[in-house]
Amino acid sequence: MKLQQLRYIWEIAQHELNVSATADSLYTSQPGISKQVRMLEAELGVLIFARNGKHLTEITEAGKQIVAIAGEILGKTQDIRNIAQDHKDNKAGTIAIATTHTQARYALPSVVREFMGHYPRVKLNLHQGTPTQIAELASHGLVDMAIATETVDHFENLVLLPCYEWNRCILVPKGHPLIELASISLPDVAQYPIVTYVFGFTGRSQLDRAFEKLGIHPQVVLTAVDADVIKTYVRLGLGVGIVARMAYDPIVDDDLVPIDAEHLFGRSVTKICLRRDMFIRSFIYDFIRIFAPHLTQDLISQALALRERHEVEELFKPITLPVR
Amino acid sequence: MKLQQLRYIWEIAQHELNVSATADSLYTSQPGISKQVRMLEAELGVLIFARNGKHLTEITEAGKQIVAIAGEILGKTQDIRNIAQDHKDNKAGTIAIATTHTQARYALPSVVREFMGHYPRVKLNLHQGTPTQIAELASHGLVDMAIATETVDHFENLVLLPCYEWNRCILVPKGHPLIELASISLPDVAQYPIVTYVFGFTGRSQLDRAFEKLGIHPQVVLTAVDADVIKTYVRLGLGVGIVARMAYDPIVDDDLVPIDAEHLFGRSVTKICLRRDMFIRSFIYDFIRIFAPHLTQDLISQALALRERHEVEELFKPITLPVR
DNA sequence: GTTCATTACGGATTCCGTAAGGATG
DNA sequence: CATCCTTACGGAATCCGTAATGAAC
Repeated sequence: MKLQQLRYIWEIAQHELNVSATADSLYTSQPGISKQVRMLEAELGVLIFARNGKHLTEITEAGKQIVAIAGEILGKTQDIRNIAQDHKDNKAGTIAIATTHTQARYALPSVVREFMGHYPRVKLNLHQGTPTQIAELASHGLVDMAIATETVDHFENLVLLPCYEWNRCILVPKGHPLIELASISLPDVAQYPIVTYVFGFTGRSQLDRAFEKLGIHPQVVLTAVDADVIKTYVRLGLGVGIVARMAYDPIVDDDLVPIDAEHLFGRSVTKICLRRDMFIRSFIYDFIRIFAPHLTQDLISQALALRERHEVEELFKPITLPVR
Repeated sequence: MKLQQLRYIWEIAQHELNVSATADSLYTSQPGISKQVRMLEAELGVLIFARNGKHLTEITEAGKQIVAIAGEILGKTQDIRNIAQDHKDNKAGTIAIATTHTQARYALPSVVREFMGHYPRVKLNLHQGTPTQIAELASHGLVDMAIATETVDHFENLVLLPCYEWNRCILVPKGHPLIELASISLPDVAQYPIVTYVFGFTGRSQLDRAFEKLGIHPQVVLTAVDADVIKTYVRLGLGVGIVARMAYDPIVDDDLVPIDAEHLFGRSVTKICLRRDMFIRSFIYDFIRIFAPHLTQDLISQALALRERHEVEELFKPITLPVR
């Protein structure tokens, strides 16, 4: 058994059992991979992949278990490399973050700027994706952390660290009738067509629940992944926008009027998702501290040591989160 | 980074940093190991072992963390082999058990006999040692399970499964004054010299606590690792023996008289210690089931999934253990 | 003087790429 | 016929054991 063989079967499983594509992605030859896989199967005495003639069709029962453990092993080899680099030079390396548009566009820029000032020799990789995609990236160890608002409960090996609470606001063009109201209510909002996030993004589900609770079914005429698109169509008069408050910029967006909506939808919580058992380099602790100052190294270590999610929630109960 | 390099640094750490001894134990040459270690260090860019001239003196800070992860990786490679063999032939393989004299001599023989009847092609390795030694073996993945009575709380990665409760008895030669008493008490026992287990063995600490509670300091004139030695010296009239009840054999020991002592010392619990995260082959589940029928595969899986020891204890609270 | 790790070197093995072969859809 | 995996083969790199070197206790 060799680490490379484990790498190969893992990558094949990640490439829909296409060995040629796997070879391309690993910059090596396809026969080389094929051979190593067969040698591993011969050594273990079981088939990892089921074949139909010369095509890999599916992963065998044993293969599923073996590939899963191979993934854990590969993650740990990366941990070893990270430990070594951290001892060699804890000011250099790579930090890979997966996040959604809202975080990348509005929450992270100032954090990234400060971080890069402290660590000019750390390379930052930022991956944008859907909440499910970024949780998968974190879960598989392809990024160091995910930052998201929507719940990612399906991934058992991720620990969720609450970072800050945020509010929504209603965005309307200047002169819109909603601005005149002394106090805005959900039925008021629902009178107008709505422009907001796609389901699954930036706390959209919490927004739906608020309407659902009152039995109101607003007319959502446009959904987008990011607030910039939403604002564009609010400007066109397509409807009333509902976005995260941090997405409103008083200078750039001075042709729009924000109306606070905390009392309508409640606050949402943005969280950092860390893979349990991963080795966390010192500058990653620092990045988290810049993003959420209450997340000290001690607190994170404690949270990672806990097995049950509700225990993590207990741990954070006494902590007051900043509000944006 | 290669698996063999990880194997080497792990084994060196297990052999007091003696590379020559490590080479012998791995049936390979010492320069080969030395070279691979240096190559790994070169690749990672950190020293794993600190050297004084040409002697390895200690493990560096980075080395400690790296060796620990190397151990986890090696354990997982063994899991892969076990998975493969289990799918190939779940009636053949190896089962390695570490245990103490009392279990090996009195509790396990009947279990082993039945197990070997079911699985004639499974090779059984039984390692005897002190409770600490056997817990270490299990913790490091060198055996599949440890069976012990004394607590092994220091090993965080072991899960303790209670198997059965057992009582002690007082062993005296025929005609001893203690036999005449209608009801025996601790002060009665303490009037005579005591022959019992060495500290750390077979529930010895629980025995000490019982005396301590009453402020009695019995005169322990001989301590032994096993009941056979204890019985020998009781026969010689050296003192009164206190042993596990299962160590008394009515036929072989018909020159001795057992006096039940449950009311004096309470019951002790024998436990199976399993490494969390290990892959458990089907015949190992069967072995455990023969030893402790209430430990079903489901129950064991549940226990292994729990992180906190007190949660495991909660899980077993409703279960009535057999008494021996 | 013994123990011990490192360096040097040669033989055997392993690895990996290119090229050809054969099966699938 | 295009895609895809397997086999075959040759060159390069790696691994491993023996022998020699030198430092530590």
